[in-house]
Amino acid sequence: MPELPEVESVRLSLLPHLRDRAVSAVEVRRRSVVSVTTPRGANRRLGPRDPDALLLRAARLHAIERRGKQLAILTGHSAADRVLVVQLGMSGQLFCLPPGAHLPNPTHVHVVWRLDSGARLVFRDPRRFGGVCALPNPAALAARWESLGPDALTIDAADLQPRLVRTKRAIKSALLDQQVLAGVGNIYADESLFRAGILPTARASALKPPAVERLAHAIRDVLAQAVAAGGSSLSDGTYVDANGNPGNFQISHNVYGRTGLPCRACGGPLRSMLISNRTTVWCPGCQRGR
DNA sequence: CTGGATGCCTGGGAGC
DNA sequence: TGCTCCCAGGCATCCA
Repeated sequence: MPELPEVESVRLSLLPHLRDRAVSAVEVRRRSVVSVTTPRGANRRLGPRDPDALLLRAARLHAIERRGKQLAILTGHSAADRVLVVQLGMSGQLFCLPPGAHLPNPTHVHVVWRLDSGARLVFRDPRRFGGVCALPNPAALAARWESLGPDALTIDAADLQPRLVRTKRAIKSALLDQQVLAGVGNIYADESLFRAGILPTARASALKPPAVERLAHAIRDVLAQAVAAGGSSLSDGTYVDANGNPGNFQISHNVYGRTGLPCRACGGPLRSMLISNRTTVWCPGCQRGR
């Protein structure tokens, strides 16, 4: 399940394939996964008559940026340069096929971009929680990303504290809220709280400054280590980078997916509960309120 | 306004 | 073995 480290791994592995390449053709196999943001900021589904240019046909790819779990493919910085936002959702994959290679798993492939290098960029998403959004220009991207919280990879206590003070929710719920902090999902929320020694049920607004400091540090650390490991690939096998390679941070998980197993720190059994309908795993011995 | 619940969607695993 | 059921979860949307 792509969270920030997986999305960043996709971005880094995609970059050499896309940089300065032009898009020669676009094939949309399932329009329902593609939305279009109008210059006025309204959103609609891609229509059958919409030109391929919305999905960057004939454009030259310039850069790939990331905020939280969202990727943006930029075609330049001028006010007329289109942008494509890709959200991987639960099971989304964005990968590159070398020239002449056949599509290894054609089911659930929704969009294919042919590049002037002969390579193809593929968006595949079995569960369809992800999608592609065509934006008219960089300003529309800025507007879209304005609603996201700061990127979790570089979060510090000074940014995090005022955002937590505002909400009485459980800290676990607050961490999953992309408007509070962008990039953390269920795996890295649990891993971060474990590292910081904070109970997932603790009220966000009740965390004392030292706890917020530990938490910000834990989030940055765990995300950076996960990026370095190429992300987490689970047994469902959906997460791979742009070259089709899985990550290996899952072997370093301390709590996620380890309900009932002994804590790697204190040896006590890990427990799980539902918070905001998300399975939450924690160590009663190592994690305390505040 | 806040925050909880729900639905979307498929594949994989458990249980029978 | 094959069938059914349940679960995974990001995010939009609805509701109290």
